[in-house]
Amino acid sequence: MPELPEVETVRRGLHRLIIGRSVARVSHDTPKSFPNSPQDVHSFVVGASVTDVRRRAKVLMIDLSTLYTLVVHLKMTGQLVLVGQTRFGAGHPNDSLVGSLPDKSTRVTIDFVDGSQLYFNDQRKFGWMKLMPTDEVPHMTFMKKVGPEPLEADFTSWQFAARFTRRAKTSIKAALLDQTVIAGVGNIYADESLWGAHIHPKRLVHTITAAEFQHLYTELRIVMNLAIDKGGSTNQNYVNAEGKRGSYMDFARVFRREGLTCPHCGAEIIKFKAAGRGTHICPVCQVV
DNA sequence: CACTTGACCTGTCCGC
DNA sequence: TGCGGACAGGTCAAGT
Repeated sequence: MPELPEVETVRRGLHRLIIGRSVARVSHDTPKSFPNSPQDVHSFVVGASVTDVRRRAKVLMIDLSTLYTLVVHLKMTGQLVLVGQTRFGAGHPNDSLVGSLPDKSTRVTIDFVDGSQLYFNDQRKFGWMKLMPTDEVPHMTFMKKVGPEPLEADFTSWQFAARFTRRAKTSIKAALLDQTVIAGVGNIYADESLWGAHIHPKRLVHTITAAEFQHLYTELRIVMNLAIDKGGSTNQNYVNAEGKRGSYMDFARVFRREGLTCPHCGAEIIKFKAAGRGTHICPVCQVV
């Protein structure tokens, strides 16, 4: 569920909260969630301080002063939550979605010297946190294959359309979800942007016109920028670095709104399966 | 190579 | 109340 806007929201929170903090101790459970050896953790994490928090696509990178990086993918149910002096510093306590930590979903706990803790929680264990030298991160298979960042200032609608030519015979929704085409798009913002561009998700890529690609490019950027502004979408259990919900779902036009009316034409929103995912459209505004 | 499907997990919800 | 099954969705391996 965490897509580009949610991961970016976590990045901004962590960037504000943990840079400069020094690691006192690390504990973790399964190799699946954290595959590195205790020796590596002791050598390159304990005693290190956080120097930067970066994002590429849906992947977070916590850079350490040892020139090692904790690379994190939240997949569907991952959370990175800091508990410490600043946790209740802002916002309303009712915004919080997490109880006391650690809990049964906690996979990794990083204790900082100042007494705060960073928890990596992941109910379904699809996510992971990996330690590797910072200069090796760009050489990960994922990093080499992933497409361009859709919100970068120099990313044009021409480049956007050109990325899809390789996937001419698949559906536009499957292509949007393909991380090697465009980085960071997931199920929520695929549905929202396709609604905004009046494109049916099952349309084949080669039938999409240049004007429609232009429209989709614009809608995708509008929707993702709005979602970042709203702190992301909390559909199930996404929370930011302070354990708080995002509010984009209050602004969603079709996602998870089956049976409600289309904000554009008033028709009833329907749900079906496309590209293997639950898919929401207005059957009047979006036709095959 | 392009494309689709199933596997990875756990919790929740729905019908019986 | 319990119980089985569908569903949630990001990515990769394995299939056609």
